[in-house]
Order: sequence, then C-alpha cells, then structure tokens
Amino acid sequence: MAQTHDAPDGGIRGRFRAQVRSEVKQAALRQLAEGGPQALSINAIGKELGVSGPALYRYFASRDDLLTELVVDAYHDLATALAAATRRARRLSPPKRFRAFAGAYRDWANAEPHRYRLLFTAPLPGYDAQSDRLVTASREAMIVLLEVLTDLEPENSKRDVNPLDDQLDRWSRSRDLADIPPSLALRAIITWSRLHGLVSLEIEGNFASMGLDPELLFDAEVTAILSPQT
Amino acid sequence: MAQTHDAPDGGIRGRFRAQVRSEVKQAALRQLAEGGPQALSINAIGKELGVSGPALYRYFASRDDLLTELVVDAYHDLATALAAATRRARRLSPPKRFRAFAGAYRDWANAEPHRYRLLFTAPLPGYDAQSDRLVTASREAMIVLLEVLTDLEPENSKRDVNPLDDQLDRWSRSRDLADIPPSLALRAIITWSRLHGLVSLEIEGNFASMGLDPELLFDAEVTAILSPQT
DNA sequence: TCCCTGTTGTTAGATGCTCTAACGAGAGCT
DNA sequence: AGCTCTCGTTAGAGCATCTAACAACAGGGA
Repeated sequence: MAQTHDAPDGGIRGRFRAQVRSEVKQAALRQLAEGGPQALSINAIGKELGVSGPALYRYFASRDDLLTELVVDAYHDLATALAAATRRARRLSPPKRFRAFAGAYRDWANAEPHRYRLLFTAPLPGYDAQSDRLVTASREAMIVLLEVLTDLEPENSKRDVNPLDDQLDRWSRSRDLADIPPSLALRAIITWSRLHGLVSLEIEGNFASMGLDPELLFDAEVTAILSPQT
Repeated sequence: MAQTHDAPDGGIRGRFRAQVRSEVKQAALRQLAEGGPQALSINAIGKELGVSGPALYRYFASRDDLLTELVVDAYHDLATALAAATRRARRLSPPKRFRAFAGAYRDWANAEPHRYRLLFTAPLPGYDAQSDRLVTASREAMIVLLEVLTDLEPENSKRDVNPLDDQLDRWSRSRDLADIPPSLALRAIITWSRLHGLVSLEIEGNFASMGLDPELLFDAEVTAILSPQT
C-alpha cells in the first residue's frame, strides 16, 4: 500500500495520525485567516509545526486535499452554529426564531470570513461543487433552515404548479429531506440566496466602502423576507 | 524615471504600449477562463505572446496589478452590457425593463463566470475593495440600476426615518448620484444583493448540483422583487 | 523477548512561479 | 544624425508543490 491519508484504525498509530491531521488543519486555518487561500502553504505549515515540508504529504495527498478537508469542516461548523442559535431561540416566536437563524448565519460569516469564502467561492482549480462529500456536508445547514421556515408558515400550500415543482421535489427527495412541499423548498433556496447575497457582499467590504452599516441592511432584508407579498 | 506602466502619450511609443497591454490582458483572460485566478501566470502569458517572462514587467508592475486592471475592465464591461440591455428595453414597461436588466446581469455572469467572480470575490492578497479605481468602476453599473428602479416606482417616497437614511444619503452624494431618495438607494442595494446572491450561487454550480434550473429560480426571485409587500 | 514490517520523517531534486538586476540593441524624438 | 529612452534578453534569488530515495523507529505477532 502506498499511502493511506485517513482511516484511523483506533490503535495508537491511528490516534496519533488523527492528532497530527487536526494540528495541521488548525495551522492551516491560522494561515488562511491572514492572507487568504493562496497564503496557505504546506511548507509554512510544516515550519509552524516544527517539521519539514514534505512530511505533511504523509497526512494529506495534496494541498487541494487539505483545502477540501477545511471546506467540509467549515460546512459542519456553520451548520452547528445555525442549529445552536435556532435551538437557543426555540421558545421565541417563529419570526424571531428566523431572525436568530439569520443573525447566526451572518455572525458566523463575519467571525470567519475566510472560511465562509471557502464555502461559497471556488478557490480550488478543478474544484467541483457536486462532490459527494460537499453535498453531504451542506445538507445539515439546509435542514436547519427548512425547520425554521416550516414553523414560519405552517400551512402555506400555495399550489401554482410551475415546472420548478418537479425539480424541487426531486431535490428534497434526493437529499432525504422527507416531505418538503415544493413551495417551502423554493422559499428555503431563495431565502438562502438572499442571506448569502448580503453576507458575501458584506465580508468583501462592499458595504464598508459605501459607508453603510451592514447590520442595518441585513435587518432590512430579514424584515422583507419575513413579510412576503403573497 | 524607473518605469511608467501606463500613460500612453499618444505617440507611436504609447500606441504600441497600449497594444501590448491589451494583448496581455486578452491572454490573461484566456488563462483566467480555464483554471481560475491562480492559473493566471505572467510566465505563461509571456510564452503565449512569444516573449520571455520578465518582459511583461515593463507593462504591468506586478501580477496583482494586472489582475486589478482586469477587474476594472470587467466592471466596465458589465456596466456596458447592463446599459445596453436596458436601452434595448426602453420602450417596454418598467417591470419588463427591470426584467431585461436582471436578465442581462445574469447572462453576463454566466457568459464570463471567471470575470464575475473576479468582481465580487477577493482573490487578491492585500486586495482592498475601497480602492478608488474600483469604486469609480462600479459606479456605472449602479447608475443603470438606479435608473431602472426609478422608473419602476416613480414616487415611492415612503418616509420611515431609520438610521440607514443618513448613511444612504451620504453614500449617494459621495458617488455623485444626485437626488437619490434613501428609500430608492436602499431598494437598489437590496436588489443588487439579491441578484448577486442567486447569480453567485449559480455560477459556482450550487443549483446544478441540486438538479434545479437556475433560470426558473431567477425568474421567481425577479418576480418577487417586482412585487414588494409595501 | 526479539525481529519484521509498516509508518514516519529526513534530505535532494525537478519543476514552476514572481520578481529584481544587469546588460544589449534598437527605434523614437529633437 | 545622434542622444536617450524603452524594450527584451538572460541570470538568479527566493519560495512554492510534490516525488523519490533513504534512514530511523515503534507496534504487534512469534
């Protein structure tokens, strides 16, 4: 066998392996935070860990492999943050719970903009977003959003059969999101898109350079989302 | 004088200079289209133009300088496309004119996703979005959007004095966008954000990996934008 | 307990990149 | 017609990813 790169076997060997992998990822995140994805250097990580460059290739197949790992972790962390915020607001009214969800989304992106960028931007060369690992990783976050939106409009079964319905239905089924009416799925995707639009512009500094307070803009948009026309 | 890097003086020298700069940028766009920003290599461009690597440093101060140039060009091209589409739809009703605007926005992003990414993502290391050149470059596109929205709701002077109004006012004044009511400015920014949200997710392949037709999602969002609740 | 084997880390090197420096050669401008 | 400025060249420093070959060591079965 040439190299494994994963699969800890529970033994002492595997434990050590997981530990090193974790330390590498932490160092990688530090480097990512200052200087973006292109500042992430295998050599520099090795130096930071007191080890020589090529040693890390025992743990990650390539630089891109390491980045992909970070993406998966980021998805998971984001989903965890969203679930925690939603859970904290579980006694509040559905609109306020949605505000909590949206706020947590924005807060997470602002706290770690480099990781947020990693999620929704494609810094990798032959990066394909339909990779199974990434699809699975993003599922958690979508589930939280769907829950919050379900509470928001319990029985909004507006039935304008458009061609999207079939696609939305197939999508929710393929993700094991049982029993999602197409209208809710559409609402979730549009909501996600709107939150992402504002947040992504904010973390790139577009609003700061306009002299606008991103939080106020965000509040305005969340209010708009909460009071749709139909 | 060490190096100039720009300022063609109209003479033969300057003409040649501009020509070479243009050819370099074209080659850069080709490389950008396949492999993203990190595939853009000064050396490779030189090879493509039948010239040795460091020669290009006579024309661009650095790789980042070249990228910034591409960003400015892209802003201008996008604004031109938006203005052209709007102008083509000038005899249609304001809602249809807005649809034309939004469609042109999406079409441009899909036609050249790498350039769109260049605009709203920060692939550069010490990249600052408040650079004067970029602010100026984005102004054109915003003007077109403001025009379309103005026709859409001629006298929607809803006056809920919120703290954003001051900021929005200062922003429009600082950009020489004379006489923009804050409510319109807010509407423009939110609209931009929504379009960007969908388009950016689309060009990263997020909808394709969901089995959803981006155009239908886009139509749904444009319809929602056209019929606000208030 | 001892040895085999797989894992780990090391250096050397191939290849590519950006960018600087020093040096010719030629064409524009006066 | 000659001065000068600009252009393109090579050489090289420095850093990157990643492969290859080699040394050392510790885990686990005999």
